[in-house]
Amino acid sequence: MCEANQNQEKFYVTTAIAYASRKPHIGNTYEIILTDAIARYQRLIGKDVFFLTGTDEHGQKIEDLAKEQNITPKAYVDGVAGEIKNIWDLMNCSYSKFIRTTDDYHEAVVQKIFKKLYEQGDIYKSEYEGWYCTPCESFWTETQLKDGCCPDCGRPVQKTKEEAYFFKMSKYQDRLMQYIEDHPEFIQPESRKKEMVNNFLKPGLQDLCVSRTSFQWGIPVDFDPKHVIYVWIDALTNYITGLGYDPDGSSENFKKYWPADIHIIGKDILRFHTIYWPIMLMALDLPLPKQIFGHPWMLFGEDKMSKSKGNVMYADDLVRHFGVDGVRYYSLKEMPFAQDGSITYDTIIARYNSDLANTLGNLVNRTIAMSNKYFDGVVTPFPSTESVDKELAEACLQTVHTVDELMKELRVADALEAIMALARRSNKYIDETAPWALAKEEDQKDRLRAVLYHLLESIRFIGVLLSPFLPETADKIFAQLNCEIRDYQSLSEFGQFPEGKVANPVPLFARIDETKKLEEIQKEREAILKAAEKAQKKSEPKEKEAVEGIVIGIEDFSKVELRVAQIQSCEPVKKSDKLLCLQLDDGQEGRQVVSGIAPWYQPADLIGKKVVIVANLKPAKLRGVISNGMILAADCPDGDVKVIFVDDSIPAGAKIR
RNA sequence: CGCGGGGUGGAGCAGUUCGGUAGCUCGUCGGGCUCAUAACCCGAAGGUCGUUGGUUCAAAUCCGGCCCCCGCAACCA
Repeated sequence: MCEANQNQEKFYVTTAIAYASRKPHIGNTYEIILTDAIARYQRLIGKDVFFLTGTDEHGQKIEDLAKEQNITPKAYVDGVAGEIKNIWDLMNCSYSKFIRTTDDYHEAVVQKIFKKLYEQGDIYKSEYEGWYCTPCESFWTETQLKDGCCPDCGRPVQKTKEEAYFFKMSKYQDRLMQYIEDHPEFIQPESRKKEMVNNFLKPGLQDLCVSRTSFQWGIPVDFDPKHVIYVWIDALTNYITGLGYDPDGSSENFKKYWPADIHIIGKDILRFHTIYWPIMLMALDLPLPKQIFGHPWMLFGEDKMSKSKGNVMYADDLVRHFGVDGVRYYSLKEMPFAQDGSITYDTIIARYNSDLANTLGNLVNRTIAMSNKYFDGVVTPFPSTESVDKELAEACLQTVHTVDELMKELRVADALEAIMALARRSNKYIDETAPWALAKEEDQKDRLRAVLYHLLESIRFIGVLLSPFLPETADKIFAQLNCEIRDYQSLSEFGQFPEGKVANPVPLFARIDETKKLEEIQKEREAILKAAEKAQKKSEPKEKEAVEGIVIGIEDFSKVELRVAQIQSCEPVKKSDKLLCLQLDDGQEGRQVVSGIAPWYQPADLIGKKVVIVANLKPAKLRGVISNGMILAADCPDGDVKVIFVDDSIPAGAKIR
């Protein structure tokens, strides 16, 4: 990056660090694309930018995943972190630094921070004293219990103690409240602020448990190595350790860039960044970040992307089909500011064709082609004379201003739209001036030269403005313009395109044949699914061992009383979206069972059917409704759940053994 | 009454803070042009702004009730 002159304003921007449990999908990748656009824009307008991203690599989940693969956690995260970095690089992300929470310097500083907070009394050792419900594997406080039993399942609980370290959140609560009130821009978008304040701050903060003894894969508390530092202090602090923070004396880099100008994160982790993180900074006596933007999610159609739904899209696959800038464009242009957006193959193709190929690509192509055709590519500067010229020049200058205003408010999609509007305005200019008609008349040569000059200059504006969003395309545009003037200053006045000669026209984006492309993608996905199935089959035996590793004797099985029962009636449980309440004929006095199958079955589909029930299960209260037993159902690999229906010839009440 | 967001022409969104001609992109239809990637430009059709009451000279916008969707929380015996 450029050597900062003394007056150059700094800009420190971060993404959340990606959890290194598995390869990120396009929804995860969206965050880094968005942040990169913002970082590049700030750099374009002259700021000294530091852009930090990286990976969060500790925790139980990773420990478990590594165990499954029989490798060390470190080996596991090395693999995934590499994959993540490759995708970030593929997407052309211009981060200044990629931090990993397993980096030595990070681990060392996190330990120091923990110790410092402990020594100054913000962290204290205590016991997580509570009531443990073994089947639910959860702790409950005295007040959470219902009638002295587990509020979840209604069964008795055991008093348990576990040693843990706690952070005194409540101590800083009022200061944080005040800060949020005094800084209306702190939490973006505005609507999320209410959520945080109402849900978490107003009810009062509980002290936060910041260590764990239940797993090993984490940064140890150096003065009490039985504990590892839990995610909060480990992960959030990357924003300062990445710059060189050290309680014993921070680096120049840190002093220069902290506080962050903006943390860009997913809306799901807003709470950690707007509450826990600021409080940790207060405890460390550091200034708070200026702004936190919780961006929305990119959904696949209507659904959340998830592996189990089989609708995951990966950035690298999309890049193969639509190019880096095709993917960047879609991500930046189609995501609303505060609401979740969606991505489908149809929409990405539509966007690509209409905006990139037709509007932008064709504009550049026809202009460069005409320049070559009529003047052998020679560019001659001409001032604006006619009113159409002035209008175009005005539109260019106005767009620079508009984009700037919008980017200040992080309205990235709208900023891109403004640039596309300039491309449309330029296409219109071609129609208004009809260069092909001018070319037919010898005495219009100068006018024609002026028209093409205006077009080339307008394309140059577009190229510069586009460079933070579509860096590769911007480079291609400048290569064709054969022009080096692409700094932001050159947009302060229309007509900076120097004398020269443009290159030959090369289409920027080839139009996509929608039907063909969709077929191609379909085939590819089928192949991937098949491969995944195969892989799963291979690994299945292992899994079975793990899940069903316990061998039981016949005496264990005989404890379970299975019976056939017929469903008499069925209705949804109020205020729940998964539970159905079934009245069963069990051949005895009848019974009521609550089952979590509402997502897969309509009550009407079930009435009259015969099912298998566990008849001697201890009764439980679910959502306030008593359930006497459970019905058996199969978990299918695609996430579907199928109830085991039995032959109608078996009478209700029949015992199964 | 757990917390919050949303319901605007076929699709996706803006407009709601500070009431006053309902805007943009895509799609559809008609026309124009031929420099260009069957691209580009112009025009048109299409919306009682979820519903229902109220305030007002005037409501997408303000107030009340209701319906639906989506997150979080709770819940898959």
